[in-house]
Amino acid sequence: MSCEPEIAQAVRERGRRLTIQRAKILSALRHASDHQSAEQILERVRDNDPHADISLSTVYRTLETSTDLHLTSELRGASGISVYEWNDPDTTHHHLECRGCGATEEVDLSSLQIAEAEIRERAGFTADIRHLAIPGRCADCGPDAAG
Amino acid sequence: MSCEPEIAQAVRERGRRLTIQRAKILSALRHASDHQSAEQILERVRDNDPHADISLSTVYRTLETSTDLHLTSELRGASGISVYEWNDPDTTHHHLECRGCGATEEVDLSSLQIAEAEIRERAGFTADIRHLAIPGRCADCGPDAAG
DNA sequence: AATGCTGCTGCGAAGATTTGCAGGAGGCGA
DNA sequence: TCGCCTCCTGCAAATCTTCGCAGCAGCATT
Repeated sequence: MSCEPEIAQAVRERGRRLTIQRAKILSALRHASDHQSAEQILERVRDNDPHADISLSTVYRTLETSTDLHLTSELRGASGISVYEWNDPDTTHHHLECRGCGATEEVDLSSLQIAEAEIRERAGFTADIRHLAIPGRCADCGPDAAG
Repeated sequence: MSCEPEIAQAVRERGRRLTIQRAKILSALRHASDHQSAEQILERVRDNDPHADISLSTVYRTLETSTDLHLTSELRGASGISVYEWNDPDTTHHHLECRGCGATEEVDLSSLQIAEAEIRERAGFTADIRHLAIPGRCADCGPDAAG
């Protein structure tokens, strides 16, 4: 995989060690087309390399670390299962989660950059609004009565 | 508690049954000054009424239901423990979660209403942006280098 | 290439949340 | 007020995620 040096650099640049486990986990997520659960990522690692024997704990810890490093994003949706995705630095998008049917769709929202500025100004807080899970109801389900 | 009839009405109005458990759980959360974990809510219920014998499952299920009903909000923060709070219909606020020290602060953000409109227009999705958990770094911890 | 510091991993257990099932109770209609 | 239909609850097990600890392995330095 040609992007491994890139991952290696990104990890080391930020003062963390590049271990075999991290390389494989991040590479697997990097090449996934969409968000993946911890278990799915582990499956992918094993598919890529049947010799790989990585524990699920390490997958969780790697994902936590790489999210701190802004390499990946974690989404704790309503489903109860966290999913993770690789961060494309050039693209931000947000996840709309329908409470009716559970479907998710992605959307790019320029107005959230305004919110980042507002937060910095009002609270002195540097917000990282790149991957939000936004609840609501999709067009098919229609707005609900409550609220 | 004078607000119990109000809770009762809110639950029944939305086509759900008002059970003793729901009344006690929602009343406990309603009178809490800030967000509470499921376990904390159960403790409060027991403090209010030592005879109350409610299971933790019921607390979780009640909170899920009341969140669907927009009576409460659930926040799945980075801590790994979900917290819940009563929805004041007149106030919306969002939670800023510092990745450095773990502190959370609340902020009112008018710009997110713009985002709601943008989402409706672009995706036909009715977003419910009332209680978002927004990650970032607080003023004390300062912006980090990565990203 | 060898050494040492310290972060990282695997394992197992603990903690948090969800789920299946059988029985109990809320609220509508008679 | 009585009965019935469902929804709701409690329990226990399953599932998802985190944590503590002892040993291994990056990588900076020699």
